[in-house]
Amino acid sequence: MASVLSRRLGKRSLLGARVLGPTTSDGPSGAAQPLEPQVELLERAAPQPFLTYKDSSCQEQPKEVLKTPSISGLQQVAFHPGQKVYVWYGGQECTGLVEQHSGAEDKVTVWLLDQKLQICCRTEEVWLAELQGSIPQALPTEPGAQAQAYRPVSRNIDVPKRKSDAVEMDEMMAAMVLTSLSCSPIVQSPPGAEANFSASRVACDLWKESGDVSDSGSSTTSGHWSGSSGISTPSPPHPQASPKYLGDAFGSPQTDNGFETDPDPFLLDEPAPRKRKNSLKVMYKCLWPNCGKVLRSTVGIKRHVKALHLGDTVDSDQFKREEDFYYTEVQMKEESAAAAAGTPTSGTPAAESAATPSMTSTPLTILSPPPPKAQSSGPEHPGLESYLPCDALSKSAPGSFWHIQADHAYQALPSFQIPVSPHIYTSISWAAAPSTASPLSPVRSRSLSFSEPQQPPPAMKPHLLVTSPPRAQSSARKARGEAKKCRKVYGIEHRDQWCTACRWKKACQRFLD
DNA sequence: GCTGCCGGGAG
DNA sequence: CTCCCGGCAGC
Repeated sequence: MASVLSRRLGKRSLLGARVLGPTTSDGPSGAAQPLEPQVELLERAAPQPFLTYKDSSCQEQPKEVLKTPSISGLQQVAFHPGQKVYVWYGGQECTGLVEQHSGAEDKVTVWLLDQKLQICCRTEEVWLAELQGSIPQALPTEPGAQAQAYRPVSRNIDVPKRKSDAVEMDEMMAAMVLTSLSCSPIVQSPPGAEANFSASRVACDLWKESGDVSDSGSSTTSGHWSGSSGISTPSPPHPQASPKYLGDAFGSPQTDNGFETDPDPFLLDEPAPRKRKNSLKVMYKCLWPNCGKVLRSTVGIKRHVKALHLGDTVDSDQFKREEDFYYTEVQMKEESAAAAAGTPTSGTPAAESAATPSMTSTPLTILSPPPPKAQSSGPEHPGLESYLPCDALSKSAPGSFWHIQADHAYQALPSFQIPVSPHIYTSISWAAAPSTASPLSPVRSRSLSFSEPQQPPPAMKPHLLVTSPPRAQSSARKARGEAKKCRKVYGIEHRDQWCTACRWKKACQRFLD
């Protein structure tokens, strides 16, 4: 008993440990991972909290946050009167001329051309116009509109000062935050869900890996995980939550087709969402040869690809995913986008045009939100392969697992280990014993049973023997069971392995007839 | 004789 | 209750 308990506890704790362990380090697939370092970075790189900008004479903080880092060194040195610079003022980036640069106070007086104003700000809040070009992703070619496009975004996000070595983390972080904050409405819910799902997936993977599954009880972990653990327990991970999203999110990473790798595009995309806020509109361009159709929504573009190029094969798994690879995210100015929207086609409500992307055309598809329920297929899609089996596992394996445990609860079985699929075991033992050995050779069956001692799953009836229903015997005595009983299985020598009933000469509880 | 297990007794 | 065992009956 105690041993059983301890075994159980052991399993549980072990499982918990495994689930938890990777959770923190591995994180919900990249969600947590960047977070931790991020915090560090924040503390290290920005010793002064972001709030401190309040005491700044001007209110141009955000940009500083974004820009300064990479070039602060440069610009801190040189601000000459008359120099053209950009500052963040009144919610937008403004062009201005340097009036005066007080190196001692680290202040720069700037004459704003647009506002006809003179303002004073800290040097790191001002950046040289020439430098704009040198800042790859963040810097708009056209200061005005595009700067606006992303600055407001950055405003909402605490993007820490960048250190060269921190760029990766930053981008990851920023990408994630941005995904959740801005972008198309469809994308908005997912991030949370995604985190959860990936989390659950991790959990599942872990389970798979360990070949063991805990019962729901063990799944009480931290808040973040509780959701996923809820999911990952017997019940399937709510596929309906956002099926397609799942498909996309999980699908890509594990594609072995060598298509796209999820995380990378995600990172690469980072700069894009930042700028997209106002004047830039994200469109999706069909990459199919000679097509170049541009649609406004992923749904649209997917539908387009599917319908026109892939042939709408009733969202077969394959196509369902392929379509993702036939379009790309494109950013264009609002106006052109709007103009483009004027020419709808092929039933898609979205806009279509050969609009000229004014900005980046991200090489890979962005993590695109699933088209609404329409595609019921979401859940069954490839991306879900991973968690489906996992789910299956969590359902079947644990089920039998506990079942067995329950039935063996009263026994002390030294090396109690349930293989991933007890059924294999059991079917073997069941098949072997009754069919091969003559029922009268206890020795043989015994040795056999010892090789794989405790596996006969109680609930499983021996399929080889069909017992005719016992005719009502004179006495109510139960017809003799045909199945193996503990005594037969374990032998008298190992009576301690019998089920209690057997030990007490009662009807066997383990091998029910 | 071996086995499964009912019925009953002891603690 | 749990644990044990006498004893019956099927094989």
